[in-house]
Amino acid sequence: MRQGIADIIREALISAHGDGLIKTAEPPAYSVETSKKEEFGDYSTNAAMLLAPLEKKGPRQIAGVIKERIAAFPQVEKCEVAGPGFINIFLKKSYWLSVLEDIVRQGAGFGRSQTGAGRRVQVEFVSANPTGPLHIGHGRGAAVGDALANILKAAGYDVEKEYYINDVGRQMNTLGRSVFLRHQELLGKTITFPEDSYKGEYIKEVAADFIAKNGEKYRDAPEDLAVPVFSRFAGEALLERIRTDLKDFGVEFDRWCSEKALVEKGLVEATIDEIKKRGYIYEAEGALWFRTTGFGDDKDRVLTKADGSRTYFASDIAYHRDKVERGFSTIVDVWGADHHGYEGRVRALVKALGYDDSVLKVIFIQLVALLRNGVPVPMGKREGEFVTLRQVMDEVGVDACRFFFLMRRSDAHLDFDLELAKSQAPENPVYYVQYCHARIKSIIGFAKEKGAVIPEDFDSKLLSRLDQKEEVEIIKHLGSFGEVVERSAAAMEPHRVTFYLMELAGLFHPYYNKNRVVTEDPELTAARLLLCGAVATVAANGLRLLGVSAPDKM
RNA sequence: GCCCCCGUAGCUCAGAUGGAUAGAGCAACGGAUUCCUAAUCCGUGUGCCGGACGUUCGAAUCGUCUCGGGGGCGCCA
Repeated sequence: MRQGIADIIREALISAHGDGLIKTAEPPAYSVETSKKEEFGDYSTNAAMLLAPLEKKGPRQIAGVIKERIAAFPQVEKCEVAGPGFINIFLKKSYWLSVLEDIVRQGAGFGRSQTGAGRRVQVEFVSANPTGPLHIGHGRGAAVGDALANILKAAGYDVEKEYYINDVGRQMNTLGRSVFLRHQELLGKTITFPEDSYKGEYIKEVAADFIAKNGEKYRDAPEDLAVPVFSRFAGEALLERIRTDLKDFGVEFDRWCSEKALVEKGLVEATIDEIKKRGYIYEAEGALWFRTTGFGDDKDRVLTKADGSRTYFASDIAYHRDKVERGFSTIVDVWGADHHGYEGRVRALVKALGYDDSVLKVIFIQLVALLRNGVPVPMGKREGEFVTLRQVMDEVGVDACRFFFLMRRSDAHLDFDLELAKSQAPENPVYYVQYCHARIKSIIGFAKEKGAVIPEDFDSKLLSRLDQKEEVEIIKHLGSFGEVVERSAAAMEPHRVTFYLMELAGLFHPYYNKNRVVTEDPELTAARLLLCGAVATVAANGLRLLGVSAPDKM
């Protein structure tokens, strides 16, 4: 829709140049935006203001010339010059009404576009260590990553979702030892639990599982022999829980990438070798360093510690090299905000390998503050009593949970009130949007009962009955859905779709309250049913992108 | 000390590539249901866009500085 306007303006500029009215042959990068106010028309452009310095004429004078050309297009009702030199374009109502036809014809496909042109994008998210259950912060990352993937797909990108499993290293040892000790305790031994072990209740559950499957044969095993066994067992068990939680949360990955597998395939060695070949490796203080400062990082980074073991970053460079070389046009990392210091070094890696680091996009997920009736719910991972995603989704439901996670920009703090998310009060935005869909379905059901004709074609006579201000306003909003999806994809900001839906519901509910859809007038009824059906379709399409259901009944 | 993010109405937040008189929701108060779902709607008002300077025809948006909040900071992940 907006693109069409941009083309009209472009043609107008070129023809004005052809007739010698303006000197500039190549139009400047003018904006086309939906007008903020009704009196400014449907769309506005700043083209004349940008041309003014080039033409050495007043912007309003130039605007006057272009205006005439734009007004000549058949879709255009009228065209005005306003303010400092804006050109405001008013479209004919018939142009807007055609949006309804598009929606009914395209159905679930309405809002999709080809702007991504099939470019391959990889989104890596959650990637929680398999050392415990997913907590609420992972849930936010899951909702954002999954919705982003949906939105990118809708905008025509070829998307792959991936989960990176940190299944080697010290934390896995700690996990193994923690489970081993708990299992000894369950078998009646007195143990002392070291400070740095995992203390959550789930450790005991995994230990009990272990005993159920393996009996008591490790009861008196020496720790250094037992830990690897328990580590592998616990890692697999916890990863399985994570998969289940995510599946129940509505998130499925295309690929699970194991750090251990990367190490075993020798990719870490190979990556270090390559960087070495490029001359960015040096040894100091007994450690092996990567000179990332040459690529904008603030410090050089250790890859191999003095004790010979590798850092986490060593695996990560192998992982990111692998991702970049898999040929994605963009790789997206969705990280917790506490990792933001990490971006510089990964960016440095990408550049050191000779790639443009614009292939990398990092999205940071800020912390979630869990509230209950406005009072903070205590969270302390250290005490082993952090709130899990499972607890929250079981309490408030997946729909409310996902919607709340997507209600804010991901890099902004989020207050998540459990009671609000559960409430059926009007101030709960999840239901506000879902109810919009359910309500329309109910209206259509009622109309069928009454024997009303559900319209199938779009003759102008029918559409001309949609002549109220509110109706046109709704239609315009429906028409902008595709642009919202495109911009949401381009900016990688899923919350824009959430806001769009709240606005849509905010237009529909008042309309419903003011106007009766099913009336004695069959033509008017048909026209309004058509509009309502379109609203329901777009609401459902938007909710689907967020991974939130669109119920027919509530 | 250095780096990153944030600062917009009482609260929680939107704000497009820099555009016109900066917007929602909530909270507060008052109202609406013989009629398609009241999980809804109608009405009542609030801003030094943290501050200063700069770039620009034009700045909440870009730059520098500054104040306040959060986070990160060589061999943790």
